[in-house]
Amino acid sequence: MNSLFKALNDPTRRSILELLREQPRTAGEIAEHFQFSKPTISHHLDLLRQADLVSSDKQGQFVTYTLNMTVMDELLGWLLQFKS
Amino acid sequence: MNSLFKALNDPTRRSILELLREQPRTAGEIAEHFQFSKPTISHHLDLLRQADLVSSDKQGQFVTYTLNMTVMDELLGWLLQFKS
DNA sequence: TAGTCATTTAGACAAATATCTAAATACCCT
DNA sequence: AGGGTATTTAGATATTTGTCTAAATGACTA
Repeated sequence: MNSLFKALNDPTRRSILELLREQPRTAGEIAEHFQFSKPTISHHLDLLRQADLVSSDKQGQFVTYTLNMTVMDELLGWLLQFKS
Repeated sequence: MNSLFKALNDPTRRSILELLREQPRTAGEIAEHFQFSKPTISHHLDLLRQADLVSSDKQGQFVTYTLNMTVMDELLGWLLQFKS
């Protein structure tokens, strides 16, 4: 739960999740959408992976990142505890 | 949205929310549940208030904190955007 | 009015975080 | 093998964060 909230506590990382909502993308494609350096984006992707919010798959030189919804469901459960 | 995720990104603050889920409590009652100093808890309560996750009401010397669900609903909406 | 209690404010400090540049790694192609 | 491309790792730095103690504020009570 800690790594999840930590990962979500950054606007760039939340934007990345919204990008991946549409479709999987490579690290480079993701980086193109932001003004930060590639190492910075790589670091954000690492935190998202640590939180299990995304998974990564290496194909040749490219690394494709995919949104992983299962952890979001956990957050949803935590939230719903307040709705009663 | 920033202040919301920021507020949620701390286990103590999330515990405070869970405490308040049961019933409103004064700052002192909340502080009793933790090992941190009262100023530290006061600071956490301040961040929760900034995120509009709680509201505070001063009655005499006591300040009662109450959970505020409306912002949680906003988070819920953000989450549900991924479920489709 | 003085003393006490509840809470917050102020200021300090160590740890965590977001960012960068430079370098390393890994893969592809000729 | 060598050069180019994609990505990550390493290391540095400024900012933010969580915590503390000491002091201030505000309210009750004798």
